[in-house]
Amino acid sequence: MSIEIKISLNKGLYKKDPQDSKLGRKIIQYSIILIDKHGFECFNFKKLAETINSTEASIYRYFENKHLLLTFIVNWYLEWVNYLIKINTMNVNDPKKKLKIIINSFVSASKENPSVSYVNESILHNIVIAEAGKVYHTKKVDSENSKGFFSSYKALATTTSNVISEICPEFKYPYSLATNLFEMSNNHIYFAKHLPQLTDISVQEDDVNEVERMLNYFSQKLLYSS
Amino acid sequence: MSIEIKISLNKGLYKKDPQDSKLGRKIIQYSIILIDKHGFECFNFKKLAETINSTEASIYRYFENKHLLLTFIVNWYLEWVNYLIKINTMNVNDPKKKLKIIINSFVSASKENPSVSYVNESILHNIVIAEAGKVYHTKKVDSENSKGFFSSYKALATTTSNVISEICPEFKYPYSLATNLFEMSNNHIYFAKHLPQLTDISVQEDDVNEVERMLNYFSQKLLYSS
DNA sequence: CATAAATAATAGTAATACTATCATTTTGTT
DNA sequence: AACAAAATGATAGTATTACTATTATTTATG
Repeated sequence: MSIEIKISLNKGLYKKDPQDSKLGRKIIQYSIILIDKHGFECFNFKKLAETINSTEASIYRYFENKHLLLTFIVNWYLEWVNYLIKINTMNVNDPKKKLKIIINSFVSASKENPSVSYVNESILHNIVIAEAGKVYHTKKVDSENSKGFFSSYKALATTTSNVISEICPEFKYPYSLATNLFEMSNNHIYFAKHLPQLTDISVQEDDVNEVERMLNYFSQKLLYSS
Repeated sequence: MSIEIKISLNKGLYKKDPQDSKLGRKIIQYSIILIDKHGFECFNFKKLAETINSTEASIYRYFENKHLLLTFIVNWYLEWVNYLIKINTMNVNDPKKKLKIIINSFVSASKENPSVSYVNESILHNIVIAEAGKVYHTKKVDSENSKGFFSSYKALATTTSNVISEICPEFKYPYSLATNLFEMSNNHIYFAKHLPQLTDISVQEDDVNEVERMLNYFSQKLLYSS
């Protein structure tokens, strides 16, 4: 027996919700694997179709193009992290503890439950680390924003920023710090793996402990020192 | 009479140094304009060739592909910022003042001299803000890193990190803070323009003062409070 | 078991990212 | 000014990508 969560996402992201059919779930499952393996630029619907023994035309019935597919899975991840944060902070009163839980979710939500059978959250986290910026660094950002394609990121920023303001109501930059913690988490995990001269931390065998410590240190210094 | 600086960049980035010929400089000049105008994804050598009344083949004699051209111009920008920082901090002794100069260069170097005739530094800054992440978020990052394609970013990080360590020798994350200040500068200028719900600051008519204040506040809190 | 819905198979188009070849122009040298 | 060498332009061509359209087949549902 297993419980499956279904994450509901902006309907403009897909032509047909991939979570509702077997083929759709296969598309999600293997697009995650292929994007991680070859990188977003080299990923295309033809390769994906071959991998899942389907056709390009069938995949195009779910997603208009690969950019919207990426947007979909990144949003899926963000909704999932936001959901985990909600559950894990539900009975916690101390906002400082809440922020620690949030930071822990940023660096390693993918090691937690509950998992969704067709999504490898750990691989998806790697995609978020390496490719998520491409979702909103596009000339269509304004029109996509107006369609609500980035609402999951905003939700996560709001959740985090509320906790920050609970800790320190007079802190002037709660949203900036929220997004910065998330971006910094992704950047420094990436830097540690690929551009180690750009960071002080190191990540050994997916142990992101040092990143977590750094983010806790930064937020503590900014929010509750002196 | 005018003084032209020539920035020397890693030779693997180009097949023929575009700074050394009229056509090469036109390629740089108009690639900056076109990438800013249409975004990197929609930019291609055919459009560029048409714009400068040349041919695709001729552009391919300078750059292997558009990704290396982007890498070239982003590195050019980073070298130029690093050069400005060096000049502007040369006779400054107080490391806190130096860091302020660095932060000011991150947010608005493009408003300063000296300018290079064929490079619009202000537009180039917009490209760095919107597209620079794509330079190293690719599957080729490790092989390109080993060829030294990211040395300009490293140089900037080192310059900044040295000043940070001067201010606070026991601070554990000088490189992380250095790169974070740079990334944060770009991110929040971008957010302010396109995704305002992700930041607390606003940018009116290219006035990046609020971003600068935020970065100064963050670094001050991290490095010299209590 | 009939019918609709979903998917597969196939084909085709326009654009992109190149490479190759040869003609012409520009540049530097004597 | 004459000439060679280098740079650029003109043209053509290929493989891949990002789609769209049409029809056939399979699968799900009442």
